[in-house]
Amino acid sequence: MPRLPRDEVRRRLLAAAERVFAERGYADSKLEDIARTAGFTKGAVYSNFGSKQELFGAILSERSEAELADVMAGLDAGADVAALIEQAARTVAQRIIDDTERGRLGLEIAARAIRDEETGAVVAPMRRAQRASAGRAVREVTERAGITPPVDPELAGTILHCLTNGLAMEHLVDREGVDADTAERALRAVLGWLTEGVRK
Amino acid sequence: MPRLPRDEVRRRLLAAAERVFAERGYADSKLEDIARTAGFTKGAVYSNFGSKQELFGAILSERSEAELADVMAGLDAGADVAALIEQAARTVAQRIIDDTERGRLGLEIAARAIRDEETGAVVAPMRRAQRASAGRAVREVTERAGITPPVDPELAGTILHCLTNGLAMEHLVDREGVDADTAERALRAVLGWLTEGVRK
DNA sequence: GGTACTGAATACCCGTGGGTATGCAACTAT
DNA sequence: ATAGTTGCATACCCACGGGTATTCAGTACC
Repeated sequence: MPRLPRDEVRRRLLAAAERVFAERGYADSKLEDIARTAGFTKGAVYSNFGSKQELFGAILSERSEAELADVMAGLDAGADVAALIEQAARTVAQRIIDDTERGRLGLEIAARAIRDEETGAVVAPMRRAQRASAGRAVREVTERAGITPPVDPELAGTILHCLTNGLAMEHLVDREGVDADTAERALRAVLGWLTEGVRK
Repeated sequence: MPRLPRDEVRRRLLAAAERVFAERGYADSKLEDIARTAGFTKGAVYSNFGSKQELFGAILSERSEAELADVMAGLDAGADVAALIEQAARTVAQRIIDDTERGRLGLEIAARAIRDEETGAVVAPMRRAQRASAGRAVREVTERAGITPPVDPELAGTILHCLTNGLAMEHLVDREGVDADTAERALRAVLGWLTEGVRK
C-alpha cells in the first residue's frame, strides 16, 4: 500500500482536528480520536505536530482571514447600496446559521485565546484585521454611493464585527431563539442604518 | 473552633468557584484549588455539591438575570433620551471593560452551554430573558419620549444584547484593540440610532 | 537490489484530578 | 452527660489521555 505524501497526512489531520475540536471542545478532544477520524493513529499526530496545543495553534493559521473577503466576493460589484445590503445580510446570516462548525470553533478559539498567551497573540491581530476589513467595506460602499455614514467607518467595522460574532454566539446558545430570520433582520437593519447617510 | 453555618460554606465555595472558573476555565479548574481558595478542602465541595458539573451549574442560578435590571436602575428615570443614552452607554461600556471576570465566566458558560445539554437548558432561557429585557427597555424609553424606533423593540433588544456580548468577547480577546472608549462610542451610536425615530 | 533514511504504528509510562470511603470534631436532643 | 447526627477533613483509588521509546514498513538514492 503506497504511502500518502506527508503534506496530505498533515492536511487530513488538520481537517479532522478542526472538526473534532469544534464538536467537543479542546479539553474533550482526544488526540487518538482526531487521528482515527483522519484515518491514522496518534503516532501520525506526533510525527507532524509537537503537541496538542501546537496542533490547535496550527488550525489558526489555516483559518484564513479571508472570511469577510469571500463574503464580499459573493456580492455584485455593480449593484446599488440597497441590493448590496440585502445580499450581505442574507449571506452573513446564512453563514451564522448553517456553518455551525465554524462558529463553534471560533468560540472555542476565543475562549482559549483569553487564557493561552500564544493563542491570543495570533488571534488578536487576526480579529483586528477582520474589524478593519469590515470598516473598509463600509467606507468603500458609502464612498461609492456618495453618502456619509452616521459613524466613522472604522467604528462601523467594529460594530458589525462584534454584532456578527454576538449573533453567532447567541445562535449557538439558543438555536431557535436566534434563527436565520432574526439574524438577517438584525444585520439588514444595522447595515441599512450605517449606509443611510446624508447625501454629500 | 465554632463551625460556620452550612449556607456560608456553600456561599464561599460558590464565590471561589466563580473566580477560579473565570480565571482558568472549566477544564483547568481543580476542585482542590477551588476548595482551598474558599478556605476549605475538596471534602467540603462534595459535601455541598454532587459533582464538578453540578457546582458549575449552581453558579448559573446565582448569576441573576438582574444584570440589565441594575444597569437600568442606575439611570435617572427623569432624564431625557439623550442623557439616558449617554449614561447607559457609559455604564455598559464600563462593565465590559473592568468587570473582566464576569465576561470571562460568561464566555466560559456560553462555550459549555453549546456542548453540555443541561447547561444549555438553563442558559438559553436566561439569554432569551435578557434579550427580551433589553427589548422592553427600548420600548419604554421610546414610548415615553413619543418616538418611533427604526426597528421593532424586540429586534432592537436582540441587537443590543448581541452587540454587547460581541464587544465584551472582542475586548477579552484584544484588550487594547477594543477599549473602553471604543465600546462606549459603539454603544452610544447604536443606542442613538435606535432612539432617533420619527416623532409620532 | 541493497542500504540508509523517513515517518507512521504500537506499546508503554505516568502525572493528574474527579470521585469515594472513612475518620473525626462540632452541633443537637433527650 | 451522652448517644446520635451532621458535615468537613484526610487518604486513597483509578480511569484517562498526553507524551515517548521503540519497531517496522515504505521510500529514495546509488
